[in-house]
Amino acid sequence: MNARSDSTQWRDRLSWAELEDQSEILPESFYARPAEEVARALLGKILVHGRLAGRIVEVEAYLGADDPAAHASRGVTPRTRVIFGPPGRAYVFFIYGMYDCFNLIAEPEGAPGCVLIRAAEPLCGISEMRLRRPNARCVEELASGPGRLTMAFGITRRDTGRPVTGGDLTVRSLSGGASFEIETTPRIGIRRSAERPLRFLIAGNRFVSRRS
DNA sequence: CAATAGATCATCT
DNA sequence: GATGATCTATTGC
Repeated sequence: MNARSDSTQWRDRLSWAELEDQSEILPESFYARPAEEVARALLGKILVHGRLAGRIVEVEAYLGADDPAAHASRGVTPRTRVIFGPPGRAYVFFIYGMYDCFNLIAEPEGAPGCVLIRAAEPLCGISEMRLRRPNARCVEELASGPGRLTMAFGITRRDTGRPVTGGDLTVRSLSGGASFEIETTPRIGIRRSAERPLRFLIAGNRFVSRRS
């Protein structure tokens, strides 16, 4: 029986009760440091929206004025205002006329910086994610990419500005996670500053996005 | 399997 | 008026 026809692959990896019991919401102070540091620290953490949960396996850091690839590099605009605001908030932007991309604000209030969440390993609520991602042919395809992830988790531009330190949308640390190595590469799909090593992923993980 | 075109719109020039 | 932190279907080898 191959992976595609094996229905057991669609089963949740973790029960909601177990997640509630063994995880803690990351506080605002977790995000109030350099974006690059926050990006690395977010790997292995759990993104939770409603009853959906997934382990973050791939991220990218976007900085400020000295990072032309970052939206915040040109200063405060209506769109980028939130990036200069308090840490631990969501920044969701719309791109290519079709997709939303989910970021977490880093750095203390007043300083720009954020982390793009590029991929997650689904843990809870997989059947609901599947409904939101009818094109996914296996669990690995549910949230392996920035656009895929927001579709699977039901995150939209309307979530911009929302704190992830409480309520419906949170990021948590789960106790007892296996250790892993962090792989560093250039960021994907950008033109300016394309060479900077600001993409971080869990080495060897099957749930990271494809292309480079 | 790899390459590429098309979809489609908010944001900034 | 051009561009872009993407995904998918289709084409071609």
